[in-house]
Amino acid sequence: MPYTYEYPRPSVTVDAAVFGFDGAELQILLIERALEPFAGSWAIPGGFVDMNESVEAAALRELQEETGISRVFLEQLYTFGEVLRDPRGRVISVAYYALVKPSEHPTSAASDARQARWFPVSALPPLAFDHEKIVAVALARLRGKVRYEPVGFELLPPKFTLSELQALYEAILGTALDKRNFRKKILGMGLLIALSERRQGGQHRPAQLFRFDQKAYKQLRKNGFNFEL
Amino acid sequence: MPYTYEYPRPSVTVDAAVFGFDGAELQILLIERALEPFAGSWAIPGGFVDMNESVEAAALRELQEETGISRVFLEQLYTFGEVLRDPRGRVISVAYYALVKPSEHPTSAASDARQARWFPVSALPPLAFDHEKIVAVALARLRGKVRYEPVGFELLPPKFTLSELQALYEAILGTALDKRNFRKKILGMGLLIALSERRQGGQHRPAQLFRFDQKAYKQLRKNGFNFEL
DNA sequence: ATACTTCGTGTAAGAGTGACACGAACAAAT
DNA sequence: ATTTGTTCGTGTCACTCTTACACGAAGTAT
Repeated sequence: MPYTYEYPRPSVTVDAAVFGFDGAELQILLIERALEPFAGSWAIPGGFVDMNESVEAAALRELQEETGISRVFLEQLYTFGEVLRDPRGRVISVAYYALVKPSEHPTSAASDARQARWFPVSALPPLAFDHEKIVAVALARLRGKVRYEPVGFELLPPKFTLSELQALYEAILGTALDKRNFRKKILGMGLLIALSERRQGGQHRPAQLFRFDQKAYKQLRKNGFNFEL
Repeated sequence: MPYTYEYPRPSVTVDAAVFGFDGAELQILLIERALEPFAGSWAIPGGFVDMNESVEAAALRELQEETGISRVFLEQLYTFGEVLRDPRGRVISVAYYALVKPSEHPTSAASDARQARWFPVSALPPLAFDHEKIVAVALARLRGKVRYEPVGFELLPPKFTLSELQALYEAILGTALDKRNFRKKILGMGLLIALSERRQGGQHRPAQLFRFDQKAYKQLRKNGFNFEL
C-alpha cells in the first residue's frame, strides 16, 4: 500500500467566485479575511472541506457562512493543485463559480470573514492566495458559457426587460450587441414568456417584462437544442 | 482555526480516462486492479496524490506507472467529491482525460495494475468505484471539445490521411459526416500541411498524407479563430 | 484487360448572420 | 396642452455559411 493514514496528505478547500450584476457592471463578491494567512486581504469565499460533506456541499456551506448567500447557481470550475499555492502547507482547492440574483444579495458576513462586498470585475483589489488566477479562470468560463447556454438569467431578477438582459450580456461579454438582432435571437429561442406587466417607475417609455421559461428550457435542452448566443 | 492537522481530512486521488483510436473505434485504456478494493476489477488508471507533486504531475506519474504512457495530451476534467464514492474512506478524485497517439500505446503495466488493455467505448466492462460516471463525463467532454477545438490530432499518428481524420471524428461524434464538406471545412482552417507522400500499403488508391500544423494552430488560436467542427 | 475500391473534387439551394433607422410610447417640464 | 427628451419596439436586405448531392480518376488484385 503506497499510501496510508500515517503519511501526510494534502488538505482540500473549496473556493467560489460569485458573480452578480448591478444593472451596469458585472460584479464579484469578495470577503475581507479575518484570519491569517492574508488577514485583512480580500479573497473569494471558501474554506476547508469537512469529512462528511461532499465538495459541492462544502462550497454551499462556505458561501452561506461567509456571505449569507443560500440559493445560487453553482458549478464546478477547476481544481487548483499546485504544491505551493497556500502558505499553510499543501492545500488543493476545488474552485466553483456561482451566479446570484439581485434578490439574493448577501445580507451578512460572518465566520472568518470581516465583511463581504461586491466589486466590479474591472476594478478588483489585490487578492489573497492564487485567487486572482481563479477569478480569471472563472471569468473566462462565464464568458464562454454565456454564449452557448442561457445562464444569464441566474443574474437577473425573476422579471426583467429585454434591455436589461441585453445590458447583462454586454457586461459579461464586454462587447456591444445590436438591439434588433439580440431580440430576434433571444425571442427566437422560445425561452422567454412575455408577462402582461411593464416595468414601472422608469423615467420613460415602460418596457415589456419577461420571465425565463424554465420548463421550455429543460425540454429544449433535452432535445439538444442549440442556445448559441 | 476550524481545521487543523488533528482532524481527519479527505484524501485526494487522480484518475485519468485515456482515449485512443484504432482506426475504426474510439477506445479507452483500462487497468485490471491488483489491490483491494476492487481487486480484479477494471478501472481507469489513477492513484493518490503525493505531498510534493502537483495534482497534474500526479496524474502523469500514475499514467506512467500503471500503463507506461509518458507523452500525452492531458486536461483536467472534473473533481468528484461525493462522500461515499470510495469504500476506503473519504477520497476526493480529481479526474483527467488524456488523448494518446497510436505510437504511444502502452507498453507495460506495473505498479498496482495487473494489466492494461484497450476497450472500445461501446463495449466497456463494469468498472470499479464511480469510474463509469467519470468515463461518461470524459466522453461527453471529448465530444463537446472536438467540435470546437482541433484536439483530434492528438489521437492520430503524426502523418495521416483526411479519410483517417474523418473516421476519427465520426467515431468520436457517433455520426456520419459528409466527405466533401468535411474536407472543405478542415482544409479551410489552414491547420493541415499536405506532405509530398502518400499512404503506402493500402489495397487501393493511395491517399495524400497530411500533418497537423502546430505553429499555425497557436497563431490562429491567439487571434481568437473559431475552430468549430 | 477487367473488376473493385478508395481518392478527390464543385455547385446550387436554403438558412442564418449581421448591418442598419425611425416612429411610438411615456414622463417631465413649461 | 404642447414640447422635449429618452427608451421601446420593430423589418429588410446583402452576404456568408451550411448542407445536400455524384462521378471520374487513381490505384490494387486477379
